[in-house]
Amino acid sequence: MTRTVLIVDDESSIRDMIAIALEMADFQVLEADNAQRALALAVDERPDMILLDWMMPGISGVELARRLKREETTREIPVILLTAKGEEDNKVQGLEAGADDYITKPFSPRELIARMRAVLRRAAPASQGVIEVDGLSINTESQRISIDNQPIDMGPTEYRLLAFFMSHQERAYSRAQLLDQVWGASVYVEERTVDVHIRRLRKALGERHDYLIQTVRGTGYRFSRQRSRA
Amino acid sequence: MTRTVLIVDDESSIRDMIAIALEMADFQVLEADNAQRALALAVDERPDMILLDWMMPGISGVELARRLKREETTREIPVILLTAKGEEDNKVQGLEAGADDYITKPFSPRELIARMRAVLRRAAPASQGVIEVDGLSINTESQRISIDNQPIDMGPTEYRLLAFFMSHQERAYSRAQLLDQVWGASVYVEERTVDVHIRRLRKALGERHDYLIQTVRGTGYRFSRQRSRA
DNA sequence: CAGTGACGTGACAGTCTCGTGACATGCCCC
DNA sequence: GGGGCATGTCACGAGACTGTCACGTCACTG
Repeated sequence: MTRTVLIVDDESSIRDMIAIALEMADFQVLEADNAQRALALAVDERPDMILLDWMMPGISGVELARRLKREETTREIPVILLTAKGEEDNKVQGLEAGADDYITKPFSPRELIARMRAVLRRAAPASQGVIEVDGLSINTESQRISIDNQPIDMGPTEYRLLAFFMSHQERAYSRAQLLDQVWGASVYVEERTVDVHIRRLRKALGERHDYLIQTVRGTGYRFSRQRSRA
Repeated sequence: MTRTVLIVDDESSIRDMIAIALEMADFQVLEADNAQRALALAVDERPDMILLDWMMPGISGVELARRLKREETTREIPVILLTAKGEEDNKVQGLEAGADDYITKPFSPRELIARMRAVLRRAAPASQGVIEVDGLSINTESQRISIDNQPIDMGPTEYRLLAFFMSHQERAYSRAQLLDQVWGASVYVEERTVDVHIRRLRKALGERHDYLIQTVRGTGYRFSRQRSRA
């Protein structure tokens, strides 16, 4: 699954450099040049991880980290702090603020990505293992979907689509976003293709559960246990 | 059976790298960045194996190895020393200190895992006993497979493949993972070779049991007693 | 209430994956 | 040296998936 990363740094050159590296590693990238915008994006887009510059005019990285950890909706998102080289104090402060790791500039893309993966893995238990909604459960280890413990079959794409939805419930996604997240950022297919796979997924879920995949007219789709309308 | 490994190194980047590799190989990973913590974790968590950096500030790896071998509770835990490139003395000292093997940096993940397996195999008297699923049973002591107490034949590779699957049920593995786990990390063969052995294994199991070896399209294979789809 | 745009759906051809039989090689034991 | 066994590759074919299209249906607008 493609992960979304929010990069927060006031220098655009650094943001761009990181963004390029991450995109090559098949991450989806969001950028913010200040804490305000970062906070908004974090709440709005729910990235899988945030890279945060330590030193920024206005609200500093640490302060932002602290706020992120206070917000209900962003608390679970892992944060990596980017700091100028080696003041030990930084580490302490940063980790106290709730950052999950920190890395000192200059760093190589490889190192950054290695750290990110490590952090994501640690954070994974949230999305790993089993998610269950109304008898429908997905087990990411066995890569299997079951309804009332009865395994059901679907194609790989439908599986990934459902996996994405179940770990991002209650939020509407556009076709373009779904293509990025489920198909991968570097694939080009028609947006309507999403519709077809949605259709296949609904069919696989059966009448009792297809209500979970909801159409958001004019926008895209959403996974939600709340039936809309009576 | 998942094994727990304690990684002791003062550089977090190296720990992370190793941790990633080991987790992909389905090890459970513990980390310590100094000897003190390592000792505590070793006593506390009783890992199945310890990877120890030779050079560390404070108490060195060798010294730690020595202490581990003195402690009653940690004596049996195999230790592999990680050393910088090739001073012969290290080897001697290390082995004298009680290390079970040593490996020089830089090393590939595959190499490391191969060594670890070798050490674990030596250390662990083929225990484990018997696993049984739907009349199919494997006895790791006698290295025998039987169906309803009728011994059945298969090649050594099929045996190892089945043994691996039966101790890691309900989880999907890629061909690459299976090659690492069953063939060994330092062997290079085509991924499709796995398919052929899966085929042979299924054949050996016969129609009544070949459903246990399931294809996960686009990914690899899985051992599960749950049949898909009704 | 007709018009317009968005979405649902069935069909289809191309592509990719996996199952399978055949085969060459290497090894061990007679 | 000659079987016999185990293994790794290959090539081929069946079947599973996928992306598009075309057309029908439905929701909203004015």
